[in-house]
Amino acid sequence: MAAMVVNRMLKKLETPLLTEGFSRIMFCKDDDDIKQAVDMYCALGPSHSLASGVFGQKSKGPVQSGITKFFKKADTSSVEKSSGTKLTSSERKPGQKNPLSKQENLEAGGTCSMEVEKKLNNMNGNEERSKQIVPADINSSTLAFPSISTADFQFDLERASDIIVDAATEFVQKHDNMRLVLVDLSQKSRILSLVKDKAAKKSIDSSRFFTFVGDITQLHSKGGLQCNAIANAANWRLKPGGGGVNAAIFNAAGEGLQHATKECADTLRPGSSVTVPLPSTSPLRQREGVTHVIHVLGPNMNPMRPDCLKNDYTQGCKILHDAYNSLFENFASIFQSYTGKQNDETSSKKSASRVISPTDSKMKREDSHDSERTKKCKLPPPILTSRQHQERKGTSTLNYHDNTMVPSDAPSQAREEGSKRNGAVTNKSWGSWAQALYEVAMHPEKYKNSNSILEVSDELVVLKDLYPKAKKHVLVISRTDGLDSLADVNKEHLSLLRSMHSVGVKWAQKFVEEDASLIFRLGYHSVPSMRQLHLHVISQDFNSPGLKNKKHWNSFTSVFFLDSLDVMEEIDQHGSAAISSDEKLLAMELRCHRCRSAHPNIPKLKSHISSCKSSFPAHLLKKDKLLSASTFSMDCT
DNA sequence: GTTCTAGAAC
DNA sequence: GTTCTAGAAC
Repeated sequence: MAAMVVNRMLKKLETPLLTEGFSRIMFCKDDDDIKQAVDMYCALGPSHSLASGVFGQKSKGPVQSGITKFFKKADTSSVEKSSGTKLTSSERKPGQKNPLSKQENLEAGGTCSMEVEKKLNNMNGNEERSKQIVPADINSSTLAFPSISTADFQFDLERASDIIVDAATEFVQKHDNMRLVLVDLSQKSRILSLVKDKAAKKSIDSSRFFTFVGDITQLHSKGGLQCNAIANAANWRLKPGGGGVNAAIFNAAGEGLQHATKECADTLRPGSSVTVPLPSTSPLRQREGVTHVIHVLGPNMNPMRPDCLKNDYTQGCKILHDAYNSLFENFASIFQSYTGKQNDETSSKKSASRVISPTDSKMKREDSHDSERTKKCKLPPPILTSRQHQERKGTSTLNYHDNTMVPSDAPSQAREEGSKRNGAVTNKSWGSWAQALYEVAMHPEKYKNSNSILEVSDELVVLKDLYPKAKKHVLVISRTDGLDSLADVNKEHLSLLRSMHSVGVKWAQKFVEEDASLIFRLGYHSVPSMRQLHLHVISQDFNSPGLKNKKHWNSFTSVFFLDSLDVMEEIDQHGSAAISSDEKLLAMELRCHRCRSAHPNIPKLKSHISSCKSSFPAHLLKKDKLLSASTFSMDCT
């Protein structure tokens, strides 16, 4: 969020607003101001807080100069070694000793002095976060939940931890393809360590139930933990605010969660829970891949809060147990109703059978742009789940023609239809320039002499990317006619995806054998520009004249790029891939894919990545998402 | 997907 | 004056 705001400040000379989710904004006019602010934040202890509001704004003048100055500083080779306060990660010379360990460096951003960075990390316990080992389990649905009633409601931690472990044990025994993760913000969380110890004593399967330190609203993006649902420690009125997990989740999920919640329930009684599907527009869904929030209310032991049980733990324990049971069962039923329907229904309806939020179907496009967009054949609508894509595809065939006739001021129903047609994946919605891969897939023999075709089988074609974005960049193209992008993929295509993946791995291995310094990632673009499903096999040097702009960069280094392994897992689990198709992703600021430092433009970014030796973000180090010499040598031995 | 180019940023 | 980006055309 902050990065996006900084990006906007750069571009539009706009200052940030409190309404964007910041609790405090400080304007600094010079280096001294900055140092003062940084010192103040560094001196904060866990129990301290600063008044919220806007401080230090003298005038509404442009903010550009300060940022420009920063980037200039970051770019100069004369490194200020004195205090280290202005030493940014992008200033480090390749050979220069990095005082931070690799792990600590993971989150290093160019906009933050290392000293501050380290202190902030210490404060949050972030440095430990990336070291957490998450059991890999590609066949499980995951629920992340906070400890219920132990914060504001002051429930005894010992008793609470017993109840959590009991309820989780019971659940895990009953459901073999679901996992539960207890989440807390702090590394020092007592409830986490209590639960951890008790779970270990009960020898409960630690791949099915474990604890995790992190922000429950950023488990995937910051912690590399993909969860299908998260639980919210809600209040009885199911309203945002109050602080803690409830405020954080409502904030992170955006307004859509309030509306969606209202559709499901008005209030909640202690010991119960309610499942709310997240709208597809929710950042929590787009960024973190969370599809459901389950609100749960536990017993209250705090005399300052409503319905206090006045230390009646007989009653309290029962209610807390009920709360967890209700939460877990609600989680299970999301998954079960889905698989149940999947088995019953015919293939065409399969993907729509997952619970879809009430707001999903009401989703609107920006009104006036629709006819424009249609004329220009711009693709596709900004945010779609693959399910919606398929739904749209299904309805669109009925009235496909004369789509340019929909006037911009037509009733919303007509506009809706117009945009549906527009979202449909048909020949017409792909520009002529977008057909190249389709042609290759349908008639590879025609291109045999071009020397860019590496392999052809009945199922797929392997092609050197015509405009490679890295030293080695090839495409594994499916030859299935009509399978244009990930949005069209369902369970029937799983074996095709596996073939494409293994062929991709094979080529990566071949390239690594030729040049052991190469590291590969395999993945799909959420919303490809070229028709015909294709898997990118791309080396992570990104050293190529073909990589020219922000869109290129972000399409391979943001969550817009979906790892092949994740895609196969999602298809297997849910029958569709969680597509991150927010257009903003491609317009994000330029950040190094390894150390995450920010850079003002493509040339400077390229110069940085040519020498950045930081380790890759934690989520890529898990599984086999990065294929390097060590991956393959391990395979051989 | 790329190319071209106006105009902003430097 | 040169570098760089972003939007339109294809």
